[in-house]
Amino acid sequence: MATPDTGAGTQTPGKPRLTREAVLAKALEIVDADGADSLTMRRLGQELGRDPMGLYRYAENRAALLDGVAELVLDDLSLTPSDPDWKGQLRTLAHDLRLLALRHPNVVPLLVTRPLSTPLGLRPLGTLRPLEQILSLLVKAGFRAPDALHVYRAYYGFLYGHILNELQEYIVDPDENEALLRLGLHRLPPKEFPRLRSLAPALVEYDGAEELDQGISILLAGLESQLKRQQDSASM
Amino acid sequence: MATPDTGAGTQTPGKPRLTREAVLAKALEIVDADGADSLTMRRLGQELGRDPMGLYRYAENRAALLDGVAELVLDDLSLTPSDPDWKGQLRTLAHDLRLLALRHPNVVPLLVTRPLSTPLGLRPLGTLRPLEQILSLLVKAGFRAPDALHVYRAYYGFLYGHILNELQEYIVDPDENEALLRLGLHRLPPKEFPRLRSLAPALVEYDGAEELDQGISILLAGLESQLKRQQDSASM
DNA sequence: ACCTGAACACCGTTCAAGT
DNA sequence: ACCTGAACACCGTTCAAGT
Repeated sequence: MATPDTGAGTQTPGKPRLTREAVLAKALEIVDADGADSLTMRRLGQELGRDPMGLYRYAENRAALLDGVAELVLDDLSLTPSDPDWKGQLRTLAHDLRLLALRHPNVVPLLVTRPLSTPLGLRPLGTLRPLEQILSLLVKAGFRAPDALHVYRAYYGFLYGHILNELQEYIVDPDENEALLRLGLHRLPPKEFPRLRSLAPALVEYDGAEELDQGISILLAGLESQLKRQQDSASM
Repeated sequence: MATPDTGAGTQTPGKPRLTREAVLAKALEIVDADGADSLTMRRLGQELGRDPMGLYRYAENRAALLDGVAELVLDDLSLTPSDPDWKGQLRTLAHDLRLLALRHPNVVPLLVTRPLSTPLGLRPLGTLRPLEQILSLLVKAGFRAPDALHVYRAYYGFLYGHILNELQEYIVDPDENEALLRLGLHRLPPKEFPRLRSLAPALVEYDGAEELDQGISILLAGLESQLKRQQDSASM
């Protein structure tokens, strides 16, 4: 026949065919362990027990691999756009994303940086899904579509800003945290940095979840009053 | 004598001694032109007409060079902590930082990412100066020091979030913008991305300055009511 | 003491050579 | 048609050799 053996039997034992999922999962493992810079084609190939060149079957290049890792992590996020309690949804989504960032701190730079080099329309679908869902949630809550976009921007901007802030103050070992911080702040010239130096205790007691929650509250209050104004003016 | 010629005459013509400032200025030039990945020791050395190894006199390593570039850009920022109109100061600082980001889009990933790998106390002084000044501004405005820290976080988080948002939607060539956007959005599966697809026109009309200003207004309103509550409860 | 550049241990990616 | 790996054109950084 014209169709030859499809090759099911030609695989070397111990080398089941790779999948894109398996490749990305291992890539995420490397990023989590050693940071995005450590994710090289050669190392990924080695940890998968394959020729590094074979990876080009699963990602066009290294940049696409990094995008894939970001997408994989965002897949853990979910919200229910049909929930009428839109503020509650936004609040829990914020906390979900925060926890995800704390679980994968080395991925955050990818989340924040990769989209800067890809026009919105060309991003991986996985990274656009939260945007679509939030828009859907807001439209169902009564926002007109263009306003939903503004709200999304304010919300997501605030959320990512908070996460970056928190990770910047976060130090891996909590025991070392206080000592290291004092040490570092002590280095600052007292005349030039009086406030910052005196805030060492407050910096140590940082509670990210609480801080995020308060910020979200401020934002939601502002947004709700905006929604009310909009509905009032529409019903006149 | 024991002190020999200090070497002022030994320089090859056309090779005046480099300064850290000159090195960083050229580094910024490269980042602005081609992105942070293109800033290599070898290329920087070549564009300065020097042996790349000589650069290690001005920066400990490549990472320190990137920190230096971030610091250099932030030096353009200034605010007057003594101004009693703290809300006005925060608002103009926000716009200043936004314009700076639009002028140096390739530096933004550095601004956002580099601090993640350095504990707060160990950052370059230049990147801590805005923090100190904002704290000073807020304390003079009546916030207690620990609250000033919370306000700073909310403010700076929101600001950076906005800038990241705006740059993600920003496309270099405005003429190409609309076409490219439509093209990109058209690629999305209609059933899965109905809202996003329908928002193409709104996405094209994005006005970053206006969006930032509204966000700041929401935030400042929330913050001022917080300040009021605090002062009321203190005077009881 | 300072400067220079060879050398080392890596990179991503292309592409010719095998099967 | 697929897979493999040699080869190319780069990296950052160390350190020995020069002055």
